[in-house]
Amino acid sequence: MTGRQLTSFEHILLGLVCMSPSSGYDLKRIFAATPMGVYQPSSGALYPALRRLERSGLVRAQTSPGPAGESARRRRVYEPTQAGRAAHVSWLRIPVEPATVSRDLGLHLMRFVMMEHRFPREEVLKFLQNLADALAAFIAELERQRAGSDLKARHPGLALDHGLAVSRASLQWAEQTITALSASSGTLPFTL
Amino acid sequence: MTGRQLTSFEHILLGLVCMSPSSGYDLKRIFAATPMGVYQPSSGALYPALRRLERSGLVRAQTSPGPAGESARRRRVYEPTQAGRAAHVSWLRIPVEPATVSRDLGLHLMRFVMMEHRFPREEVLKFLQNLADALAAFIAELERQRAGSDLKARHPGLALDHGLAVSRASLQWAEQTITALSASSGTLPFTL
DNA sequence: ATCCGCATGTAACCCGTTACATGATTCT
DNA sequence: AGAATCATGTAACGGGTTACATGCGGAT
Repeated sequence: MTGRQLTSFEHILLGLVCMSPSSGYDLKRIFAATPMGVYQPSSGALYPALRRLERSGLVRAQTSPGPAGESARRRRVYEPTQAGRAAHVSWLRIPVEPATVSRDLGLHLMRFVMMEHRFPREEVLKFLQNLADALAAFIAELERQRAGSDLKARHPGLALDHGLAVSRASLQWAEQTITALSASSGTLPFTL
Repeated sequence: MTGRQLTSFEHILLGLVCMSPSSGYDLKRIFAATPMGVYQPSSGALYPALRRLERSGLVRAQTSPGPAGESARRRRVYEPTQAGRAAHVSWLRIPVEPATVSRDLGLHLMRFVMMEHRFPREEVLKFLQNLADALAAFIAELERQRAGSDLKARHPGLALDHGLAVSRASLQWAEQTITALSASSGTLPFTL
């Protein structure tokens, strides 16, 4: 169908376009303004990636229906196709792998954000539980490594402690968020 | 002199070679075995990188002085040159940038590990304080963003809370490590 | 009239991944 | 002898960074 599988960057772009149709420049500003501004995509990465998504049939572009009362400035506004929305939802549903949960934490957080208003609360909670389980497994693995390490050098052990500390913080966040979302009035407003 | 500046990967390889002369295969095993095994360099990345370091005059290779009583197997054992050691120490001394501290945390941790037995305790403590300050600034920036965010959507705010939680854990680790290293008998054995 | 911001794009370069190739040595 | 491991390397491919190019629109 769509050919090869997408890169993380392409998945994120597709997700942003699914959240609201945007031009390349819009996406640039989104990256600059939002908390994920740690990564600033260059033009040489952004525009070719959008073209790839277009060639794959996941997004389509409409030329220059300006943002508001703007006159016809040359801009390509991308919006998802049916296949694009399907691919995006499939990406959101990919389970969290314990082996790579640490490396991909940023990706998972981004997926969590994009699940809002698209997935029912139940499925979001399932995702968070999956994330929490993967983090717990990763933490157990780190603890196993710390136990079996020689104490000749201190710094490696201390660095391992750092990994443990931040992983435990992530796990705690996941558990707290599960509680918070469970308690919130989602589909049951004012049911006591 | 050495030409262009090194990539992070090359700096790490150089640091490992500075810690103990190693062949490419040795380095592969180090990546596989140690806690930094989250990243597994491929042959196509590892060997060219070592060649680049060699061409830059930062490391030199000796052919096949086997690890112990091994017979002459074809292996290229790399060791740092004077310029290599200097470049490595310069890399260890690069200050922590608050703007990129989150993205580069892994690098900083690796630098911390490689400082052991090379830097006096005083300088390690200075590095950790620099790291803590940068983390504090980053946390303040996140808090500022959270305060100025609209509450229409919950998930972005929750994702921001995750960033705050892990950053605070990092900061706490840095402070605790400062305390632990300060209290330890470093250059003053049995003074009291 | 000019400069700045909007908006998209291209080309050279570098580097990592994947996959394959090669040969020597040790194990069974 | 054959298989697995040690050990190094290369080629195709993809994609990101940097830097440059281009043109339009609004502001001074």
